[in-house]
Amino acid sequence: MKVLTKKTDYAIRALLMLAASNGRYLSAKAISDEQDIPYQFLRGLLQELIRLGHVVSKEGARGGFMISRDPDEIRVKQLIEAFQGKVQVSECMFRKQICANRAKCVLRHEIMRIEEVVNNEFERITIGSLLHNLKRIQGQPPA
Amino acid sequence: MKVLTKKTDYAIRALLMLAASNGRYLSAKAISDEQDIPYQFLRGLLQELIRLGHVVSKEGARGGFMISRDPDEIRVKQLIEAFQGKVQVSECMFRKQICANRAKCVLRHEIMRIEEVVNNEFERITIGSLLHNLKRIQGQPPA
DNA sequence: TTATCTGATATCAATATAGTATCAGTTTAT
DNA sequence: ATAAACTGATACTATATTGATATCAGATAA
Repeated sequence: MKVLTKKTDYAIRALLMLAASNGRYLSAKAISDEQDIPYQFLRGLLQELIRLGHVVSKEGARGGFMISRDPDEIRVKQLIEAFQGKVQVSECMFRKQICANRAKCVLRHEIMRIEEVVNNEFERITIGSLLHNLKRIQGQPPA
Repeated sequence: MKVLTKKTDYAIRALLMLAASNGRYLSAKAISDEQDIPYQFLRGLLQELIRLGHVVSKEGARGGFMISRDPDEIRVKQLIEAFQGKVQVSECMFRKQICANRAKCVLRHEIMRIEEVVNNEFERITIGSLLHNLKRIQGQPPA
């Protein structure tokens, strides 16, 4: 079970960098170089972030991307759901009728609880809170 | 993010059925029919459960599979790890050096906490505990 | 008027997941 | 002894997801 795909991971790192660049446009190239994210992959990702309303862009030379939303209101949960879909038990759970199978139903009950905890945690974590932590450790030697 | 793949789901259901059949061998066919699991897929799965030591088999007519371990000691966490790999942040986390990237490191810290919670929960849930719940609700109308 | 950018697509490769098919060999029951 | 009911072991296929690359058009700044 992989909690974050590379895409989500890239998105978080790109947003953190954008959130930290107060008011300046950053080019995809700059983000790609700094965060070591494949350039064309990042381009597509940034387009998605625009569609999600987290980012705006400016075309042409000296153009680039800027964060367009309070970092405290960009939740990791939103990003996971956008790029990986909702946290769910197993794919059929919400399509087939619930409890078609007794055993599955028993398991479901337990897992729903775990899902809720995970969702609450990811809802709590925002780009803003991550940035805060990042600034807090800045200046310390790498672990 | 999908918590359980079909394979893990099938494994849990098959083991629950085996755990409930005190001392009798159940054929792959019987399990397949009852739990609605594709027959050949289940065959392979049962072989894996043998290799994992959860199940033993008997060949020939009237043969089949029997659980070979106390259901309370078969943890859902084990099954998830066997069929889906360890719960992890992102695939590179434990391969590349930790904190090669500051931002990732900040995120990692948060996610490690979540992972721990999830792991503890899945460690707590066993085939035995699920079976117990299953028996408790048996007789009640389907939800 | 060229270099530096984004917008929009199209394509591709690798991997994981889910499912199917087949043949050999074992055991039970008749 | 032999047919039916089983498992052991593989090989194969289909599909979806993930990750990555390439290309062309158009906007903007110096």
